Amino acid sequence: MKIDRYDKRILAELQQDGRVSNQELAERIGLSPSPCLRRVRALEEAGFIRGYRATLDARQLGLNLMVILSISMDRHTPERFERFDAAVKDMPEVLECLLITGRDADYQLKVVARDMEDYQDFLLNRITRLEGVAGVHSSFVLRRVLERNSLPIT
Amino acid sequence: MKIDRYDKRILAELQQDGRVSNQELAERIGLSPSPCLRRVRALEEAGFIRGYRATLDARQLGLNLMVILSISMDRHTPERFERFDAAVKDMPEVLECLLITGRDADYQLKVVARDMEDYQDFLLNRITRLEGVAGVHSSFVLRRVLERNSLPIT
DNA sequence: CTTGAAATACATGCGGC
DNA sequence: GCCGCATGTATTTCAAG
Repeated sequence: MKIDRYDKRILAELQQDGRVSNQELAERIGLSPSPCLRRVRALEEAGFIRGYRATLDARQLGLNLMVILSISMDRHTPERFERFDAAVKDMPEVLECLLITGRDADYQLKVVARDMEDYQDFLLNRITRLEGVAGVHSSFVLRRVLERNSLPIT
Repeated sequence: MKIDRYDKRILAELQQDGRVSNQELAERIGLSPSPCLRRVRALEEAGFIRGYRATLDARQLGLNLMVILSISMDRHTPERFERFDAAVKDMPEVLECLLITGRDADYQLKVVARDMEDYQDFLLNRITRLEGVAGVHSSFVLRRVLERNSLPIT
């Protein structure tokens, strides 16, 4: 599917304000409400828009710790990875799990915790007990310099 | 500010569907519309809700590459960090920039690119030319095992 | 794509509990 | 504090140009 400059502006606007009304969105991009809504629906249908969500504040929720957890696996068999994947999906503290290239790690997880005690508990009782986990390394987030909520639209 | 179980349910619902109407939200959490809207406004005001956004699909936008870029700085002076911070904020390809603990890296950036050529250009012409950048290491994302869009609400 | 109109759904405020 | 209703507004949706 091909998108034009109007679609791009729609995506850019919705990325910044997901609750904007169709009327105002149309006004901002310079179109009347009808075609604007049609485009939005088409973009949703085509999968450009994956969903709409409220962004919450981790601090306010008492999640004071954010950790980048690197994990290396002992044996690289498909079953090991599948079981690991399934396990982390059941852990709400894990915000993101990426399978990455690199000699020192296979997985990189972004984890939140209330405090060091909770994180220690999570690491020792839930992660290191998973089958196949050979090594772990925790990098603590000192500061979130930039957290862009939007993708570049070219 | 203290939140009760209704507020938590509101946050959980809005995290999953940021465009839900107040009426339906009220129905889902088991409250009537009036107090529900009052709570939503209060949660926004108190900073629990940081905003509402559409989540877009990187693949559909032609961003086929995601890279975890680790950067170490040569001198750890405040000015260096400030200038670096400002520089990455002007780079739309950088989705996230974290200052982290660890001996091998100071910053960790999450970057998207259309392809390897674009990434190479970004890395060589924009990152390594920044003042203070001593070393870089790119880890390519093979697969996004989990990308949770929601924080755990306890 | 635009305009305009009709029907629907919505947010919001108020009195009562 | 919550509920339910009333009211005015915003929104979607459709048809015609």
